[in-house]
Amino acid sequence: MARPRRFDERQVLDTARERFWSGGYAATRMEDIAEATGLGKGSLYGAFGGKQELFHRVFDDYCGSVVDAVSRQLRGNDADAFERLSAHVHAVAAATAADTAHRGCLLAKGAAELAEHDETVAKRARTAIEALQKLLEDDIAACQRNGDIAADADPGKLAALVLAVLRGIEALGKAGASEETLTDIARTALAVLPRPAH
Amino acid sequence: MARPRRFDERQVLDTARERFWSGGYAATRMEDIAEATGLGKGSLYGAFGGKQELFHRVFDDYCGSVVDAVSRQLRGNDADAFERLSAHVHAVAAATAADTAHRGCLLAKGAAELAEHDETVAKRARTAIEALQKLLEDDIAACQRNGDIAADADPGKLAALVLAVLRGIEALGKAGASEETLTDIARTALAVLPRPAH
DNA sequence: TCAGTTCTTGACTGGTTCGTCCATAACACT
DNA sequence: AGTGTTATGGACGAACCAGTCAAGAACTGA
Repeated sequence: MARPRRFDERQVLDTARERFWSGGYAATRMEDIAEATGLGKGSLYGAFGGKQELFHRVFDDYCGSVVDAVSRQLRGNDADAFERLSAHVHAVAAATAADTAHRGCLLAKGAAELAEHDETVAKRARTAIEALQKLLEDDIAACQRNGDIAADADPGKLAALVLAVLRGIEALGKAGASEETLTDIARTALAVLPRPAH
Repeated sequence: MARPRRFDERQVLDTARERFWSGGYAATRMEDIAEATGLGKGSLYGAFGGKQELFHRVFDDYCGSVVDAVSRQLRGNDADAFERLSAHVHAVAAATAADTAHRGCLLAKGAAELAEHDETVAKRARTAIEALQKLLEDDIAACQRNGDIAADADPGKLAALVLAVLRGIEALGKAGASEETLTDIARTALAVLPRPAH
C-alpha cells in the first residue's frame, strides 16, 4: 500500500558499522554514512531515528555477531574442547595482528568511548562479555571432562583469565604490539593453563 | 620584562587530562577546558597551540606518569620481586574495580579512539607499552633469580602474558565486570605462573 | 615613571553537523 | 486510473565549535 524501501537495512547497518568502527562515534558524521550508503539523510533518519539510535543498533548487532562467532568456534564435543580453545585463542591473536589499521574490536572501542556516559552501550557490552565468559567456561569444563585441564581448577576463574588475556591481546594489538608478541602471548597463555597431574 | 602567566601549566594539563579522560578527545570542547581552568581561550591557544597539541601533551604526560608509577611499584631487590609483582597485579585489579565511572585508563582510551588516525598517539602508546613490558620482564627475571618463578621460562614471554592480563583486566572493568571477577583474574593469573620444580 | 614585552579576555569568524521539513516519487489496493 | 500511504533526497535551520584577533592589563628593567 505504501512506497517500499529501496535500500537493504542490513546493508546500511553494515556500512554504518564500518564507519563507526573506523572513526569512532563522535568523529563519524551522519552525512558520511548517508554518502557511503547512497541514502539521503531523510531516509536515514526516517529508518533509524538518529545518530545515537543508529549506533545502538550497530553496536547491538556487532555484539551479537561476536558472541555468535565465538559460540561457533567453541561449541562441540568434549574430545576436541582443548583444540577448539587453542584454535580460538590463536585466532584472536592472528586476527588482531592482521588488523594493521589497529581498529581493534568495536565492542572494546565503543565501550571505551561511550560506556561511561551511555548506559545502553554499557549494558550491552556487559552482557556480551558475560556471554563470552560463559562460552569459555563451558569449553574449559569440557576440557576438564576430557582430562585436558586439571579437574580441581575452577573453570569459571580460568575462563575469566582467558577472557582477560584475549581482551588484553586486543588492547596490545591496538597499541602496536608485533604479531610475534601476540602469538607468543597466545601460546604462553595456553601453556600455563593447569594440566592434570598424571 | 613581560607580563607573567597567571596560571600553572601543570594544573591546566591536569584539568585537561580530566576532561579528555572522561569525555574522550572528540567529545571534549576546548571551551570546556577553558571554563574548567578559568582561562580564556586565547591563553589556552597561546600556551598550548591547539586541541590536538594539547591532547598530545596530556597523553604524553599521562603515559610517562603511568610508566613511572609502575616503575616505582616494580623496582627493588630480588627477594621481594614476586611480592611486588603480586601487589602490582592486585593493585591494577583493585584500581579498575574502584573506577566505578568505568573511564578505564587514558592510555587505552586514547589509543582506542585515536591510534588509528594519529601516528603521534600511536607511537607514544607503543613506547609506553614497551616500557611497561620491560619493567615486568625485569621483575620476572628477578623472581627467577630468587627462585620464585621457573628458571627455564622465558621472562619476556611471561611479561607479555602478564601485560596482556593487566590490559585485559582494564578492558573487562570498562565493560562492567565485578570486583570479584577482576580480583579472581589477578589471583588466577599469579597462580598459573610457572613455579620452579623442587 | 615609562617603554617594551608578553599575557588575558571574550567577542567574532568560518566552517561544520545534527536533525527537520517538504515537495515529489513509488507502490498497493480498489 | 485514482487514492492513500510511506520512502526519498536535498535544501534549510539552528546550534556548536576550533581557532583568531584586537584592545587592554600586568609586569620588568631602565
